Amino acid sequence: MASIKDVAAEAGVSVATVSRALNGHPSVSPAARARVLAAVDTLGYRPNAVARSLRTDQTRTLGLVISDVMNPYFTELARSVEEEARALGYSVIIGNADERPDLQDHHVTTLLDRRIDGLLVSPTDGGSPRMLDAARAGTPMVFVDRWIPGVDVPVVRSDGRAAVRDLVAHLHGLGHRRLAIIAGPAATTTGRERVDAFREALAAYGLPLPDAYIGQGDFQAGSGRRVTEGFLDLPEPPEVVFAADNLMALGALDAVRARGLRVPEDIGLAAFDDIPWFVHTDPPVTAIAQPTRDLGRAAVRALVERIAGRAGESVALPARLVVRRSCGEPPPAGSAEQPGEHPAEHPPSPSPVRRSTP
Amino acid sequence: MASIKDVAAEAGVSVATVSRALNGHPSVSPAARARVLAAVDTLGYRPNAVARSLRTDQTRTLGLVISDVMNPYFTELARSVEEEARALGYSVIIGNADERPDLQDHHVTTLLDRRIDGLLVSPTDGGSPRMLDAARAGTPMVFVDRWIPGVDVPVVRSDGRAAVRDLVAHLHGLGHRRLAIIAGPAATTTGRERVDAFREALAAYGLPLPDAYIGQGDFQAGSGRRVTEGFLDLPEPPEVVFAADNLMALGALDAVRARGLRVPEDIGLAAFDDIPWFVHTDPPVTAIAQPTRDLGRAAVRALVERIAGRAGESVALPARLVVRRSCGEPPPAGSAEQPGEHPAEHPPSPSPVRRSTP
DNA sequence: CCTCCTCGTGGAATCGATTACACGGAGGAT
DNA sequence: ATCCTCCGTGTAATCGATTCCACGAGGAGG
Repeated sequence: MASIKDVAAEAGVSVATVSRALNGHPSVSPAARARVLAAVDTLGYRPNAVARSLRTDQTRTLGLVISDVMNPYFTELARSVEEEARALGYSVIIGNADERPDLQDHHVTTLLDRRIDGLLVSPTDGGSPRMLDAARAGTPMVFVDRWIPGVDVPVVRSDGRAAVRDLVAHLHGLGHRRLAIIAGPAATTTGRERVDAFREALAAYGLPLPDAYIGQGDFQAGSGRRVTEGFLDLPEPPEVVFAADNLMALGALDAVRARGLRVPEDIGLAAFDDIPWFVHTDPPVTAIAQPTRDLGRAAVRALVERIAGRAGESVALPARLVVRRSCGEPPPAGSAEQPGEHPAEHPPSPSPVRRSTP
Repeated sequence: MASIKDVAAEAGVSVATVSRALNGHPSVSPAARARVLAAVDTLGYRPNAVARSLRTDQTRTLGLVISDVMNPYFTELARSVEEEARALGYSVIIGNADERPDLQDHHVTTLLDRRIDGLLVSPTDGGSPRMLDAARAGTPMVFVDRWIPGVDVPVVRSDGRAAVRDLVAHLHGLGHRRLAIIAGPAATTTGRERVDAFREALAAYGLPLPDAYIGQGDFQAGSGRRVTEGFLDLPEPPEVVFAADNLMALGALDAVRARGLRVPEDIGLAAFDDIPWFVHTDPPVTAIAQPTRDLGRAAVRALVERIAGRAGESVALPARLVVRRSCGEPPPAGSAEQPGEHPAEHPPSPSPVRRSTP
């Protein structure tokens, strides 16, 4: 592979001139520039990014460590991150942690070894020493979706509180009173927050959230299945199960179906994270949709700010409820909502979206 | 960030000794090694992969350019590729081409600029000049899923011919005669091959594949929708639509539902590529499953062989039919299959898998 | 006791770029 | 005519590793 020396020789100039010509430096004569460009063309020369990175101490690469690639939410996030990064002249290296702290650590380490310019992380746990060290040492870093309390790093996430309130209002309006949740791992902020939001929303309606109705999941389909089986075995099973992510909802659907039961007739189902497939499941699943694209974009922008040495602000974008059929038939469109159904303290957020088929 | 010089100073040895100690070179005294290790520890030193790559001319990184990250088939492929690569001591940089040749070219270029050790590509088209040049120039390269005829590069893919025959047998057995296909882009091998296999299988039953029953898609949901609408507008619409990938099947489902029609009562649907969600759609979708994990593994192994300077063999693993309900109710398990249903020339391959819920 | 290996170590070249600094020549000002 | 400035260019240092080569010390063999 041709190097800058070969180009210099071919063009009959020094390597310095080649470098300057290629980087748009002003003081290069038009003649020299033309000869360099010609030489580049005949040799098919492409600058060696490795050498350049060594010298300039920047790789124009961002690292993204996500919790689980097989989760459509995260793949959409990854996609939008890559898109925005590309627009800003960066490449992205994705590391998939598969919800495993050891894998997360592995990726953070290799990414740091590669001297990426900045790191986007959706932490699976409290954070490995290596990650915390990097954050303290000043490596530009931004948390996406999930974060680690007490670490001074901007957080880009979506706020689901209002949407969860809307969901509970919706369920309550449908007459459901025994509501259960499949929680995410307590080590993650999203795992905890969604339970808290749910409990809070229930409290507003005077509904309890007994421990038996809090199932411990790990954001994977298998745990959704197991927890749901547990719920169904209860003497008094819940009327609706709210899964804290889409994969666990899928598992719940499995479990219900395996018992020969039907959604929503026998038990209702709702999920955090909306994904295209939820429109086509049997039945279509009521879900809380995050503004994934915007999240990815905002995260990259915040990170690039940090790389430039500026602050980089935390962002929390609101999620919104998308009502489908998995919790029971919603009242036909146009029919009046029963007044008094919502407690005065918590008026529903403006117009939860109502979608059927796209 | 501490460099090898800092470690050398701290340990009171030369950089050469540090390098040797860290790379397990035999001729380093135990005492020196211990001092180096201690210095590494106190400084939190990690070797700079960029500098190392420049010197050794290898990055221990593989590039993977896939056609579309949002397609679950490709994300599973990416995952298994990363897994196998990690086991072999490589990192993977994923580039998402989004079925766009220009994006594919962009990623191939940046990957090559980064001097990755090898490239895994699932080409969206006939191949950009840059990619073909790289292949000719001897960059270790392997095609996955799709390939480019006439280029001397190993291909790792799955062979769907037998499964497509099984599918047609299944449809024919259900009494369907008017079968249509939503094809992938003609620029891709998978786009062409699946149509050919389908046509061939139909021919074995004396069934035609009129041009009106071949819809041109692009492996994205939108095209599946459009093509299906076209089919439904036909004076004599097909009884079953076979989508050449899972996204187009999703689009077809949309289109059918938008007309207020039902699957399989009004029209049947089958898809190439099986994905977890097909179990949960309404109805569950009959699909042809590829051994995605094995494909990813085989591809990485072939590529690593090439990097080592060896041949690296092409692989074609068989896909298999998974029957669900989207083409009509399969005969109840245990009931005799109607003899004479299958033409003698093409006995069905051994036992297509029959699955309901996992 | 001298010579020759072997072993551990350090010095320095090297990979391919960027960039500070020096230098020569042209042109303008005095 | 002389001097200064500015422009285009080249030389060489540098980034952080790896690795060839040389060197000194110590041990073995004659």
